[in-house]
Amino acid sequence: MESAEDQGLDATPTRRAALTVKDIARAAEVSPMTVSRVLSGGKNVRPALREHVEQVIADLGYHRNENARSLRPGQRSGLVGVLITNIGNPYYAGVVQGIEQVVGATGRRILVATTNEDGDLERQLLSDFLGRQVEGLIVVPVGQDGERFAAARRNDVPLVLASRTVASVAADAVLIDDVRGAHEATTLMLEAGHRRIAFLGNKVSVSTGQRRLRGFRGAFADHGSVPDEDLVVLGLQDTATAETAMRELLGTPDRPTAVFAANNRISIGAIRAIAKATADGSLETPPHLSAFDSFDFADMAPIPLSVIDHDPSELGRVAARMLLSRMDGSADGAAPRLVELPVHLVHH
Amino acid sequence: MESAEDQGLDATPTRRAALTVKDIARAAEVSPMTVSRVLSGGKNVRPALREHVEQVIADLGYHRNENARSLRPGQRSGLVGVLITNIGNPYYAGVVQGIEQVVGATGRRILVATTNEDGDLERQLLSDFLGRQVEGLIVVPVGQDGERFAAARRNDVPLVLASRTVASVAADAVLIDDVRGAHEATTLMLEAGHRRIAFLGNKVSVSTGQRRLRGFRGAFADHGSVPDEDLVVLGLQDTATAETAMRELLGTPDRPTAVFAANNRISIGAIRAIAKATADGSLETPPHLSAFDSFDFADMAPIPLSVIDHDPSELGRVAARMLLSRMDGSADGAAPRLVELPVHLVHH
DNA sequence: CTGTTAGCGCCTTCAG
DNA sequence: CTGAAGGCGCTAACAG
Repeated sequence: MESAEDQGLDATPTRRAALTVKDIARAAEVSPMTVSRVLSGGKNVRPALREHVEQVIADLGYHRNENARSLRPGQRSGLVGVLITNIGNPYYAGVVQGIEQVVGATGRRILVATTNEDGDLERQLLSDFLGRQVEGLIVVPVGQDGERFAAARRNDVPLVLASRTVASVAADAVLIDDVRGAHEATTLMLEAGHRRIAFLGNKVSVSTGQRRLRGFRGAFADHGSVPDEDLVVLGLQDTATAETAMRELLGTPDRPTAVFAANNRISIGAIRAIAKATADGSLETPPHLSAFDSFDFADMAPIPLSVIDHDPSELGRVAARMLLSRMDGSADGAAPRLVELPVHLVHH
Repeated sequence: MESAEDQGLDATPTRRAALTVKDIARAAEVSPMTVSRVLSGGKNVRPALREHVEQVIADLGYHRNENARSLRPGQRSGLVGVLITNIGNPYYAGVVQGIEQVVGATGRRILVATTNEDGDLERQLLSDFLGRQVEGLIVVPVGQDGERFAAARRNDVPLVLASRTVASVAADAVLIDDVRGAHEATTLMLEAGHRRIAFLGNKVSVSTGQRRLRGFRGAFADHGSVPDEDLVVLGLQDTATAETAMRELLGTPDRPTAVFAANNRISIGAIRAIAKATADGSLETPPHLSAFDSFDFADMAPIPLSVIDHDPSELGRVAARMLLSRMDGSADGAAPRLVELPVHLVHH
């Protein structure tokens, strides 16, 4: 093979070492300490000198190493870890947006990772975040295994659960008022005369799924009846599985006259199935759909639709504010807080 | 006020100092170096000792401080900076998802921030990221001011532009094949006999907007005609402004028979306007719409629709791979690369 | 196989 | 107002 001598003296890819305070000090002919002072606001530095140093910093393009800085005792890392099940989901993207907005305004930055609904990965990423000295964590938890959060608790890193809870973890949490939303929407369908109401739900290990199902059943109970269990479908993962489930329900002789879809992915799948069945003539009157979570175009859906709407970025903002209050000590000693954000029923 | 003595000895919020290798070393009755070796895989450590140390680490819930670790020369921070104009936009959420997938697989994590289309904020965040020692940057740039990236270049931090370019910046870039996509969609409309075709575009300072407009005009030129400039509307920001613009176009006596919408937000606004006009009877035959970018439910839109579809997460993955190739030196010395990802025309 | 020394970039403490 | 010393957590390089 060719010699490596043209590429430099060592085998590792040539990468200029980052500038340090020393480099600036040398170039500005001052001590590193003076540079440090300038970086921290220039207090106690002769104005002329300060400007000179600032000029050198700008000329050389120096940036203070925040990692080294945060090494000193008492210094914060300025990092918040955000663990989401799937950023590709527009709903969680909104949550992240809200978190970033509030956290970013404090000058802190967010580390974002996706668990992909994988519990082992969640544990691993939490550990990674702790190693990176995050000051706090906002997590959309994968399942119900509270053990995964033990490390964070032991390290005194504040934790806020977002959108879902974990029964065994006593931490601040921000949820949507799932139970009420599902209850209200279901009640409206019952009052409209529907009795055969299907429930299309996701995995029961997800707390939102449980809570929405509870609201659904609660509405029936309060109405003095019970749902037809044959119409309760759980474990749906995405639009495709939801569409299949809906199609199968529509194919039964005693098809539902109304449907409750437990989240936006499920709603979209259900609407596809209903619209297709209507289009190919196999279905005359489409069932009424009540859909948890909104989505682009909910207002133009081709079937009668009630949406249980709520604002994901607001959820993110609230979660971030709760976290910050733990980080700055202003909520010290307070018991775990649970916020349930309101939902809005919208009829299209 | 009550005395603070119950809360600890100092005024700052009580926060246990993080565990260090020394703590583990003391507890395991070994030297810090042995702990370090165990943390790095346990090479050259007596198996029994290694297990003992690992046990102590697990018992105490210790996590190696990655920031301190990366302080040593030659060590990487394991951080990649991602700057997005708006994570709330499902399209960019998909891009972030793709980036995270590829970057995360290398054990690195992403710092994510939103520029909100603000150039000053972009500069500030880039500087912040450099201070946090990111190994690389993936940026959806705000405008055309290449100066903002000078600091990154000077610090030898690899940069990949995603989704948009900046003319004055010679960096790797991943774009959608905007020109071709717009050209093809427009050509189809022309071939279908449409002549009065409106163009609903975003800000021209955004390179995608320029490129899509170029494809639109190019298709007319190749067809031997020119678009009606009265039907070219630029500067649309969101669904609301797009809906207004579309409504106004529909209100003109010589309304367009077809519409090109330059992105998904604009498409949704346009569809709303068209659907409303159809519903209230003020419009008999809706114009054909060609929409750049897809969105939930494009397949169920209430009007004739062609979508110029492409995969945001693929764009993210490609951008991340390009960045990694610069970071690990495998693309050392290569000229800036431009990848244009294919689009797919889909008719609904 | 294990331990000691030294220094990464920065800033608090203390001298001047 | 400015500078020198020391140490944050970690790990190469070098003893032993």
